[in-house]
Amino acid sequence: MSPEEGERLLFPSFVFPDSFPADDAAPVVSGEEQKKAGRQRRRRRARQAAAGGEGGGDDAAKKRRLSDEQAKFLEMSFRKERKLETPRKVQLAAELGLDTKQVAVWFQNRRARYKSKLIEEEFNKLRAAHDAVVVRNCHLEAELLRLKERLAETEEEKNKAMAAVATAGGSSPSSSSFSTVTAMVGGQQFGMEEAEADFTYMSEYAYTNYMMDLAAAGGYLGGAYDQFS
DNA sequence: CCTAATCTCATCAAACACAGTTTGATGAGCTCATTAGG
Repeated sequence: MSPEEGERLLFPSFVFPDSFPADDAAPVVSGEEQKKAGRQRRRRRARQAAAGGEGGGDDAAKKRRLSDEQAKFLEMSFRKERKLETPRKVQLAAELGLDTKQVAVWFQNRRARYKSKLIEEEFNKLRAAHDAVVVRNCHLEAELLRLKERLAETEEEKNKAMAAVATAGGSSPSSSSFSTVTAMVGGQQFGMEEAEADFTYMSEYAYTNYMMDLAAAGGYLGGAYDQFS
């Protein structure tokens, strides 16, 4: 679309909608409806005039359909140039044996229909993009839910572990069947091997480090989330 | 400025092919369309 064309599009009649306040007594009819009714009246009058006039107007009123050749030629011209300069229009009309008016009308209609097709395509693209975003949003929400569940599980295991440490006290079960405390987040595993999981022998320093790892694992949730955005 | 030519937009109706779509044609434009030339 050329800049002038785009600019002209900014000036359809709806830019300045009817601003006259409706008469209180009159039924409330929108400006758009009034316009439409006016058009229909005019058309009816025109039709009646045509029908009531001399009978000789029949053939002239008949719609002349363009031949395939003519349509093809016009189509080719349209691909080259969306608008015709007057000399080109006259030339084209002469070549095709048509009125210049017919050529002009054909181009006007072609432009209008081309534009509405473009709008429709644009609409379909936007709708597809919108649908894709909705689907992705669903996936992200599901993923977020999973991550939250995993975090809750990890928290629970952490609490169990701490409780176990507290109850174990001084007595040292020599062979602990203590379950491994792990957190799988973002494909990384945080935790300790089964053999290392005996908290009885874990120094306070090691324990603190372990807890910090777990906390970091929680912090990684953000990173795991990011990969979907 | 004035005017003629031209544009977009909405709409109609014939044509085509069998109910709905395509397409040629028309009229309005409302703080009365815009643009270009005289």
